[in-house]
Amino acid sequence: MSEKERITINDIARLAGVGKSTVSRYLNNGSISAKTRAKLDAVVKEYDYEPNRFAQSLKKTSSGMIGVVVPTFASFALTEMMRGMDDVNQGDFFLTINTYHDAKRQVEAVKQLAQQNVDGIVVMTGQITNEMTAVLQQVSVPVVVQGQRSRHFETVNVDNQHAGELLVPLIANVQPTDVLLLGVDPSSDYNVGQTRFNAIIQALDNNMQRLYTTFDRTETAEIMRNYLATHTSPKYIIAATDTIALGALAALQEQHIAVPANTKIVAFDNTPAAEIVTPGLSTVSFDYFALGQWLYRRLKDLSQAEPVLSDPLLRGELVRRSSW
Amino acid sequence: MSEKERITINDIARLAGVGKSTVSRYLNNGSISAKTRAKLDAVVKEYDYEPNRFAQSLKKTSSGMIGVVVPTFASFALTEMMRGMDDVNQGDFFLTINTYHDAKRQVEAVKQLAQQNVDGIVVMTGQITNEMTAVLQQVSVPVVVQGQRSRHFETVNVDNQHAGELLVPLIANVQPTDVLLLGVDPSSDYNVGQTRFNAIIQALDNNMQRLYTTFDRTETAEIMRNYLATHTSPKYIIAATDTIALGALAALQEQHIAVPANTKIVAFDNTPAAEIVTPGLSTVSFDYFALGQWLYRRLKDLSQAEPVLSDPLLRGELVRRSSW
DNA sequence: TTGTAAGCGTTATCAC
DNA sequence: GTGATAACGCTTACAA
Repeated sequence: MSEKERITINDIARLAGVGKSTVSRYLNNGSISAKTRAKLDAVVKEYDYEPNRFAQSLKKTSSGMIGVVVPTFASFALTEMMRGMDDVNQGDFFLTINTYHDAKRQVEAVKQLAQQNVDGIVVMTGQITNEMTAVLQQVSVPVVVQGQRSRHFETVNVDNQHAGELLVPLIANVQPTDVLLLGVDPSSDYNVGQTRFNAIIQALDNNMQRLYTTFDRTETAEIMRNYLATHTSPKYIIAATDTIALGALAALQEQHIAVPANTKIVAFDNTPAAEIVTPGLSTVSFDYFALGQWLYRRLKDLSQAEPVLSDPLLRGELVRRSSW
Repeated sequence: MSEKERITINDIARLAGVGKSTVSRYLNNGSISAKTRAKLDAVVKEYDYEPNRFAQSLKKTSSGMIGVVVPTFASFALTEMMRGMDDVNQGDFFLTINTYHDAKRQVEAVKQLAQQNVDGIVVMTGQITNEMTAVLQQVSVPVVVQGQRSRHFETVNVDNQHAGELLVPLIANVQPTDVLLLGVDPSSDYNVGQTRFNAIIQALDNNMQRLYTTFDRTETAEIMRNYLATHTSPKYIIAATDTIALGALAALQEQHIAVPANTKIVAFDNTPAAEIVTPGLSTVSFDYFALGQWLYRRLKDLSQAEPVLSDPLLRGELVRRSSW
């Protein structure tokens, strides 16, 4: 490992024959004579100089680093949102913490990030505990939350209520008891576990069946297997996510229950897997890439002006394939 | 947004009635009297104090931040490796930069990170340009590269050569010209585009067909569609990744070419999609979670002792499903 | 074991 | 327009 020394603002100042505060002004768009600017242009370029953000953050109010708290990386929605954020990123570094769906770790992550000099924090999670709400309100940097609506802090979300409404026509003439709702416990993710189902539950007068699963496909398959051992196969399944639907589908196919002939399935998210699986999965598509763009832009807005609490919602659309 | 002030080491010192260097020693496991320790335990706990890593890194040699350069988030291998790194993480923050498979951005990312006070950099990429090699050797912090072997820097990889050998028995009595190799251009990822095929190419005396694709499923499907328009369907397809295989499969099924009856397919990676698709995809499975653990541990080792250039390889195993 | 003082790389203040 | 100088929050001699 060669010992190339890190180059500092002092080096640049010395090499250009100017004071270091002049270099700082140069870097921060202060007023500079054309001559000095030219000299600095050359030196900075030659030595590939980049200011150290850690040092900058000590004195500056901004550090160019944004904390991102995610519940998992292994999710289409998540990676698309990250891509969206990257797409509109104006040179910030992302300090990403994966909490693996653990509420305690989420709180810790936010606390830790807040103590560093990050310019803001993006929290992706459907799981907002009371402790989390309290912490989010104490934090002194801008925060935007995705995955859960709230009056207490800034949020950006897909319109889960509307997404559920998109499915209501499908169940217009259906016997409510023939429908099985498959989703996570609302207490672990209210938006996904409940909001997506609101309109459906109402349309069915709450007479459908309901089964709680996890976000994991394999675990969901096991839960569905157990269900099928003691129940007749449902005619209609509405799953809170594609991944959950895929787990259910696996269990059904093991029992040679034909989809959609015997059981129809529809879900939410439109992940790539929905296109790959046989039969193709009908599902509500959300533009998570755009949502990621919103997230980043909203966070940057918050740093500029005085925050006005907002809660934009991004609408999805139903993609019909063969499963329903 | 409430204006809770960030709490500093000075506050803690004042509140505990000690000097700030004493607090520093306390935090860094220096010698402290039992009495002082007790006092600080209380104060630190009460105020939830966490030292600011940005400030720490200025004077300290370490910052508790590790740079991670990734080519994409939307990859099973990637997310598993991240999970592995998290699993053995000893309290470091990950500064993650997504380069979207862009060689230029990769170089920039490494340069930028090196200029910050990160304790080390993990680079995940199959694409090592000459410029990248040069930059990696100049960097003054430990670097571990995954995705490409090299004599010039530290690497950790799956054993792609061996993985290819695992497939040789499958093609023992096969007409070489009946085989189609589907993978990315070796110049964009030598490991995946070439090394995985080495043993197979040799076994077939280089008489098989070969087609270059991208890492994208949809794009690969299009490429395969074009191929099928001008060629008879191959009897055997060996794809460099599951995603590529899935793209090919889509094109085959559009043409009603039965798999495995008419065309057998095998691939590498064992992503969840390989299990979901019909027919189930036979593929070489790698323990990317373990690889992630290796990556992190190796990086930490490098910070400790004098580096001895190493290049460990993790072996995969063939998972037979229905596609071959 | 403790505190004082210097300094890490940067920006903000303020004379020049 | 420029360059000393004092912070920022922390660690590390060094002296007590």
